[in-house]
Amino acid sequence: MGAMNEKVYQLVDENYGFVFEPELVEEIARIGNFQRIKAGMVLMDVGEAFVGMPLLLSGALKIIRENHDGDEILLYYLERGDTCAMSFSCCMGDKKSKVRAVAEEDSEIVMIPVEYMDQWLSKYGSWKSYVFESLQVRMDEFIESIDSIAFLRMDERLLKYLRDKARVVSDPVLHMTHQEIAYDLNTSRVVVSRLMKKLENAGYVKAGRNQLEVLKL
DNA sequence: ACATTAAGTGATT
DNA sequence: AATCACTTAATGT
Repeated sequence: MGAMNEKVYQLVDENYGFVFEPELVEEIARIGNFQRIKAGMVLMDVGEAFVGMPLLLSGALKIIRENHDGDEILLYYLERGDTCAMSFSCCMGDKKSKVRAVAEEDSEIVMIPVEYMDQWLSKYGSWKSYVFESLQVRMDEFIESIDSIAFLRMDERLLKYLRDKARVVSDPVLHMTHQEIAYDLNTSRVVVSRLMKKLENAGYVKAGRNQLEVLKL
């Protein structure tokens, strides 16, 4: 095993060693496609065919839904140990992605080719459990996203967004503009600015230009 | 000093 | 909550 594979093996073992049996960890490290993704890079875009299933080793990806008019809205984040359930259903059905995946920060993933995703289901019990559990967790995330969009007022959505964001980058200080936040929430910058002012007055955040700190996590 | 970009605000729908 | 129109503030050249 080369130096590169050894490193990938360690990463996989660190993040998935407690979920997968040793043989599977070894196989993932051997056949998986290790990739480093720079922050902001688009890993998958709407309409693209899936090549495999990404397992997050470090960093975070944000999953965005985009409609035909180019309006977009943040669905949820993928963090280490997570995988994209969407990719599973899509790969199995040979469908195209309905979402966009963008690296929220510098991330490392290992991509599992389609062929293996299928054959491992019968070969490894831990793989099967993991896939089904991921599907379930992601389904819960979906419901949460829908609740957030449908039932929460914009100010609550904003606060939830800021807290989620602070969590995935593991830093209460966020470097972003009101406009960028507005894109993720599919609202206008003016609305974000107004609500941000309210949150600031209520002591939830401390805001500055291009920067804000989430105070009550 | 000037241009550009981010953020704040009143008024209207 | 969205949009417009405008102001103010911060930052880059």
